[in-house]
Amino acid sequence: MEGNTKARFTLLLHESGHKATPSRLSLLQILAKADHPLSIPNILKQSDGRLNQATMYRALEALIEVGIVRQIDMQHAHAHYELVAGEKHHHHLICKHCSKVEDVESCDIADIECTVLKKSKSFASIQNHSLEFFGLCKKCTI
Amino acid sequence: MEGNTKARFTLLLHESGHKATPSRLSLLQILAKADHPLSIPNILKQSDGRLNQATMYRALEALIEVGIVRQIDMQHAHAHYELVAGEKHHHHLICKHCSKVEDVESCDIADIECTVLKKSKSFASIQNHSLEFFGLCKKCTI
DNA sequence: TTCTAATTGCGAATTATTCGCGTTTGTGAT
DNA sequence: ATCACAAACGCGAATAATTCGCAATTAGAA
Repeated sequence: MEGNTKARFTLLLHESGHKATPSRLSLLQILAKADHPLSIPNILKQSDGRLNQATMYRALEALIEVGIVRQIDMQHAHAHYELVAGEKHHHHLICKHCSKVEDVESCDIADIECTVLKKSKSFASIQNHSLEFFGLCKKCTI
Repeated sequence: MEGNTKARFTLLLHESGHKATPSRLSLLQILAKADHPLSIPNILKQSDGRLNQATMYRALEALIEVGIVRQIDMQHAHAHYELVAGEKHHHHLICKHCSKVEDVESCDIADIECTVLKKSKSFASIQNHSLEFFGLCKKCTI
């Protein structure tokens, strides 16, 4: 958290070699405000048409590339995105019925990642991983 | 493997309360033959037009529902699917550059899953999880 | 063999994602 | 300040992925 200010995001963008454009700053602020991963249509809706579709796809691609944002698979027909910068590394519990999302901060995959790489015969490096748990939240359980 | 015969798939389908139709059997055989998760366009292509698009989406939905197939997110613009039945539980190492896939059989998430559920305040059950590692294979590393 | 609910195939509608291209703009260098 | 230029944008349209309605078919139980 610690101040998701425009200035902080501007710095992040510059550090990663990207321009701090209004579109990107708005995108980052929308992601920062959300408490769960957002889809692109959802992001566009939240911007009241101020953000352009093509620009969003391109902005997200760039931000993912440098690790400011990451893509989350909720097993829907489209991807979701969330802010990485400034957030504690975490995974998700996702309700199959209502799509409720709860963050999971406990498990530490870092050393597993290391083991996995050592055992692999054809991979040279691992940059990141995805781990989500799918189940039913209490409200959706009969 | 132990014989991915039509008979075995028929039994699987019946046990889960579904009809063993030609479309579903073909789909399962295509998935069984593949050594990595397939996308729907890819599945359709492999069938030489014998499989219908809408039918595939519906078949996969049904098979996922009962756990015969699962959806894998390779962080592309579309989902991938792989056979669960008869395969050892595993995860994937996916090359960001060439999409090469290597199976990861080591890590055991089962107990982590249990811990995660206990710590959760709003979830009642976990049915499954996804875990993939993204990196670069040796060929794509300079 | 007959019946029926489940499944299919088609065609079209939606929705998601990508692309080309001319214009604008953030930013480092002047 | 302001200049120059690559980076980024916006538009509109193409492509790709997914879903839908409905009439026809069919697997499997009776």
